[in-house]
Amino acid sequence: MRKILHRGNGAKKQFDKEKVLDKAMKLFWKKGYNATSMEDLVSTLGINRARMYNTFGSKYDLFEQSLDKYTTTNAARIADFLYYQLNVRKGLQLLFENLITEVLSGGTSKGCLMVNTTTELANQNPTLDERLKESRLSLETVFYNYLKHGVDNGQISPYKDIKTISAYLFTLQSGLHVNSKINSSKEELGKIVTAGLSILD
Amino acid sequence: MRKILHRGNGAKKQFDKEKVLDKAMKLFWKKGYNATSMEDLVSTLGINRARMYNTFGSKYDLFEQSLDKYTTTNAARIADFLYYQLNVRKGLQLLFENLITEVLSGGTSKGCLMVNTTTELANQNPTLDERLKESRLSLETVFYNYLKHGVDNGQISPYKDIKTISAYLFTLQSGLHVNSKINSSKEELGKIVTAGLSILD
DNA sequence: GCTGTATTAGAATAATCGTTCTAACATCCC
DNA sequence: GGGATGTTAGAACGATTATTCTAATACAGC
Repeated sequence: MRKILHRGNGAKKQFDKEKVLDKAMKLFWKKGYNATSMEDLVSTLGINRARMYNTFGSKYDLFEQSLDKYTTTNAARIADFLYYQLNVRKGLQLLFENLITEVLSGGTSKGCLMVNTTTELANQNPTLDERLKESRLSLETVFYNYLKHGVDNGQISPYKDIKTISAYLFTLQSGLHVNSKINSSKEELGKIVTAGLSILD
Repeated sequence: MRKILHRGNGAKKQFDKEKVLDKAMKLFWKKGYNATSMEDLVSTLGINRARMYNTFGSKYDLFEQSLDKYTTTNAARIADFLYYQLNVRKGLQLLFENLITEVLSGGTSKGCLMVNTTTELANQNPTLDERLKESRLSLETVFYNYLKHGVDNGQISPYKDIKTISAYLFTLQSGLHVNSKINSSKEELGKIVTAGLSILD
């Protein structure tokens, strides 16, 4: 019996593509697209230069794949977290507080790769713009579904415009990520979250 | 009688430094620090390369001066605008709506130079971090004074924590600037503003 | 017209950029 | 061992980067 066959029958390491992509993502996240050089990537990813180009294409291609991984993982994780939070207001409060804690851990904040990418690269490449827009909508939808759930079980007033509120929550989240880079007080940021979520009352 | 003397008595054009700095600011604002090359600057500023270095120092020096000009002008303009808005809620609503209109005019949004700089360059250079923090505090103070004015004349409840609200307004503003780059619907952004300002009620 | 300064266009420099190429080595299946 | 593929380190490439330098020109006051 062959093992996997039809391609690659004489290989060595067969490195873990996902792990490497993860490292790339974290580097782009930390430094931004333009400030990350191929030299940086080569020395960080742990694979050879040629391997990088063969596997991921150009620097920009690698960046797009990193961004995809980030946005997909991110939206899924948020949806997952909220799924287990039965109280909508508390759930959102916890979500944003966790976001702050995470982003502040490890000394300095990297913010959010999607926010960073938006401010650095939006309106330059239609394909990327489309991706960013989709990511935004996908996150807004997560918020919307959660709010809808809150309306359905009476936790949120049915008179609230939850479509707008979900867009607002995305905006608030973006602002918090920016703010976390120049305001490292967890307490202050926490108060901002509480204030920002009071629109649900 | 000499004219200005003690330096430069045999000159030609004596170019307008402020105008040139303004052009540099706009270019950095549009493209970001790393993506703006000296070549770009030379062809945009309308002055010679050597002149640029003599007058402003390095590329980074020029950037810092551009950022200073931006933040100073920005805070002053906002304070000035609010000064004439007697109704606090309406004043803030108008301020944010104007911000959106401005930022969306001219096709694609440049966002906010301070927000863009924060996501691109924060936590890399202590001096710059200090500047960014100061700019944030200066803007928050503008909001605070305006809110205080609202509390004093009974437009805002004295039970509101206006210190936190001013930090929140800064966060909201940052988020709107990010959002404006990937959501060009003036209507949607306007609704977000209305929702975001409802915390004042 | 001379002197001193402001200003210019553009060459020169050294470093770094993203990308491709080369040559060697490792590992698997036959 | 032979052959194919995966992987490597690092040289090589041409383009671009930020910065400095050179040589020439423009104009003010004397």
